[in-house]
Amino acid sequence: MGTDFKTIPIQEQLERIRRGAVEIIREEELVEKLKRAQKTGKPLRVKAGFDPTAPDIHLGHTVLIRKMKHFQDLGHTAIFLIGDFTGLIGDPSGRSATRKQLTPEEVQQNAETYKQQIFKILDPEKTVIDFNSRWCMALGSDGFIRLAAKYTVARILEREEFSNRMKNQLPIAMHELLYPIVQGYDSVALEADVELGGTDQRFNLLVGRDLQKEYGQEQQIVLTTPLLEGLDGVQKMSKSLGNYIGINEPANEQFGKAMSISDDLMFRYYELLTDIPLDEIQRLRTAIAAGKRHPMDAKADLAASIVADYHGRAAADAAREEFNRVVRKRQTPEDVETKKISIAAGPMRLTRLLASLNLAPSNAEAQRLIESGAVHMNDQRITDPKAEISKAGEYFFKVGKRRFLRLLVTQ
RNA sequence: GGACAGGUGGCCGAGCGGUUAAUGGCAGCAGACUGUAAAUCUGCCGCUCCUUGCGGGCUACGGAGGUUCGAAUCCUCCCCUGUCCA
Repeated sequence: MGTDFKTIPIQEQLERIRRGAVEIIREEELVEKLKRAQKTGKPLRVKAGFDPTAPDIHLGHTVLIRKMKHFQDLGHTAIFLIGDFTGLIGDPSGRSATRKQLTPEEVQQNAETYKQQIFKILDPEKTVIDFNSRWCMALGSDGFIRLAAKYTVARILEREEFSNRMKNQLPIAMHELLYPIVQGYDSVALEADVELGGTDQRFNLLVGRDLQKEYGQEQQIVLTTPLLEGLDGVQKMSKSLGNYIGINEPANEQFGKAMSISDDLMFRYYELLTDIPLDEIQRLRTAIAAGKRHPMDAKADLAASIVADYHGRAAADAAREEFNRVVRKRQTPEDVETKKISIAAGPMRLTRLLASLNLAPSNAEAQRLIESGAVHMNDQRITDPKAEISKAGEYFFKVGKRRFLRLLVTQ
């Protein structure tokens, strides 16, 4: 006897599904689908599409993947769709122009990377992975035109991204107009019951509903999830903005980055990146406001929870200790990389050395770092930009707050 | 095909013959402080060389030429984007 959709009351399923969702279109239909599933024992087909070019999953993506997981935990079928065909177009958001086409090998490789990452959240046994090239390639150019005939230009141009670009006199390439239709067709091909996507995908997801109707299918439920704000707390988390925490990053890195978010953002992360009940989060918020709970501790709990999701509890605890040691107490980290270098050719400028050791991106930057007092050698602050290493021995470098290196210098 | 408006550093956006490596904002880095890599304040923020000097060289304002002692700024051609017309 499972604890799945066949036995869990509809109301409870709905509550779990609702958490963190921005919008459910339409909820009444979802209830109907859930009821039917319960009656027939047939799980709902829940689909979400992913870009094949960016297999580096970060916490922003996990908001959606966690939602898939919620469905999966209820016993429904999670379909992880890799948009290798739509990837040829590239979602027309932002300024991204044409994308480079991926070879089938690259797509396959990216898919493997995806699997390795999403299965940290999803159950591999219960997850269906599919590629939309499977049905899109089969469509053929004639089929493609027939598909395009099912939608009108006016409706496509309703999409905010397009109307904005029109207004701002920015280019819109023809193939970009096709993107929503192709993506929408995925829902037809998969006979999806539910499609998940970020709020930025709302339009595309709705096109899926429309097309399903065109093809005489029952329409899918559209559930949008919020776009998680990045570490800066303002812009959405994205790799290109560099304000992200990747799920493949080392535990210490994830912990530190999580600690760098603002106090306000912490609650948002609590809501979207943990399964802690909402009322409990509310209590936490109250306690902090009242000064009964220290914000830093609450943030550290959050950071630990995130790290534990991807590295396990023990690693999370270790990361917390490491953070306390390095950042709070300004002590040396547990493991410091060691490099060797020879000065047989004569004394070496510190600036040049820092740059060549990747402690600074360039000689000029190394000099700036020294001048701003960011460089410590053997616990001594170096302020002379002309400083040189002329003696063999072991040196310990600290650049800024978190770059450390042990250097063995030989003659 | 024609007319017009644009293309500036990671991004946005000034400058429209010379003190302009290029105002300002964002992002980034560092320092101080702290409760953390929060917040706040301050500084830095193309590369490179050395004799570290308000030093030298190189690269940079869509591309290629040209005018000029000197151009991101003027001219010519080309490429790209948009608007209107056909």
